Amino acid sequence: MAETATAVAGTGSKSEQAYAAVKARIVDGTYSPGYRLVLAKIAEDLGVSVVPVREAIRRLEAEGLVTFERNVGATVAGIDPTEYLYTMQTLSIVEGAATSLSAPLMGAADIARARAVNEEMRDCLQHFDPVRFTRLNQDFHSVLFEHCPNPHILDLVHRGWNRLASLRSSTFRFVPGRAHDSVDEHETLLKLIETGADADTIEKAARLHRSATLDAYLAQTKQ
Amino acid sequence: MAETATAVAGTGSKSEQAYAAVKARIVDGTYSPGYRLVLAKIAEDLGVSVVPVREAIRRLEAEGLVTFERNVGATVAGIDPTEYLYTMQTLSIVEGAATSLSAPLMGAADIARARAVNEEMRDCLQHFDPVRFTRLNQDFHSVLFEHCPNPHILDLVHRGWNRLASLRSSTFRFVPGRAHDSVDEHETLLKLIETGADADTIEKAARLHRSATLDAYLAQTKQ
DNA sequence: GTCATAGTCATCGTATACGATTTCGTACTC
DNA sequence: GAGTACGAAATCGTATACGATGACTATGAC
Repeated sequence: MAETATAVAGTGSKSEQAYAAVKARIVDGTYSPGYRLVLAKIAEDLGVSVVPVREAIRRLEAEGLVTFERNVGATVAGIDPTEYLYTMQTLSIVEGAATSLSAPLMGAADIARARAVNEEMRDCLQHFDPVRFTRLNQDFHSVLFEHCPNPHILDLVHRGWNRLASLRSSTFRFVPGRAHDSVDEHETLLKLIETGADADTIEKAARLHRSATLDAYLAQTKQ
Repeated sequence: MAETATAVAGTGSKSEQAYAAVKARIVDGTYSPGYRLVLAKIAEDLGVSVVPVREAIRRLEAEGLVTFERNVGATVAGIDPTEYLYTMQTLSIVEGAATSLSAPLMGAADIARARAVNEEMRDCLQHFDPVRFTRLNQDFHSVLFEHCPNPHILDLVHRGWNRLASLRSSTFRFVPGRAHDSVDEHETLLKLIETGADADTIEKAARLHRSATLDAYLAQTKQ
């Protein structure tokens, strides 16, 4: 019963465990947006007292994954369309920067790996599986920005992705047509990196890639 | 004795009070970088128990204002030169974005206000006071980015400034020569906004303005 | 029938208490 | 005299307990 909790327990600090466990459940969708996070319940599930859970929730709040209201409680942060827009815009900026900073540090092996992932995505277009596609999409971009030498920026990128992760299948479920373009843009981006394009060009391309996804979503919902 | 704490007490939640109080003391320099934040001591100063203080520290940790080590304690986050570099670079990116997004929403009154602040800075160049100059500098940039319609980006900008605030007098104390150029760049930036330059141009200008400050600092320390 | 009010329940907020861990000082040995 | 081991003090980590707050429900008056 408490197995799932035990599985995460490595760190030692219960506060840390609680943080990891709750975050995992939010990201993997067990706790979907709007879900009411009752401290005592979570504490019981994890086999700890409420104090470490409170701290964990507080940290998640600071990251924007949960919202908190005094004397009322915490809920998993929603996917309010406006919020989605803000998050995507922010991510386009920080991810663009991370990718351009990361690019010159990428080796041939990294590019090959990214390309392999992208080809997998292309295959995936046939019998389209939004969830798998989204996971591959994240893998692809991870390869691109993970070498970013500035840990602050990298952290911001991760936070942005986590925010979006609560959407489970992301935009591609709503705008399947976008997936095809996305794969092509990935290849373009890889070519730019490969040929050592200047930082500004890469940054713009990465930023536009994400903006295009956002635009596709907006066009879809507006009609 | 507990007057300072009481003065902040408006919010109601002790956790919130503790957060505000500690943050204020870090930003205003009472707790300087490296200062050891002992939970029990802070709790006593504020007239609360340690639990709310822990939560406050946790939030400050998530914001990067304090560092925390398990079973050891919290210290005010340092100004390690590397960290300074990362923070400035990150800020150049998010502040550039915030400024460019904010620009089209600024009215003539806002621009006039910014220009007034900048003229004050120019006056300040005579009998140079780094602390005052830095405060004016923040005021100036606040006017520029405060209209940013994306709250996430705005939040990131604020966090960046808070990080730097622990340096009290900022770069200008170390590189006084930079102050003069800075004022000129401010005027250039205002002209761009006034004439409705496109977003990309404004973003680049704002970003470069900050990068130049960073470069001046690096040149100074390297020699 | 609807609105206001009182009372109860669920949940949060904080204090206190105690066990766990680290750090530092001291004494002992080689 | 230097290094190591032991022990005490300081501090953190977590559990438990209780008071406070907000949401919900039922009852009564108009």
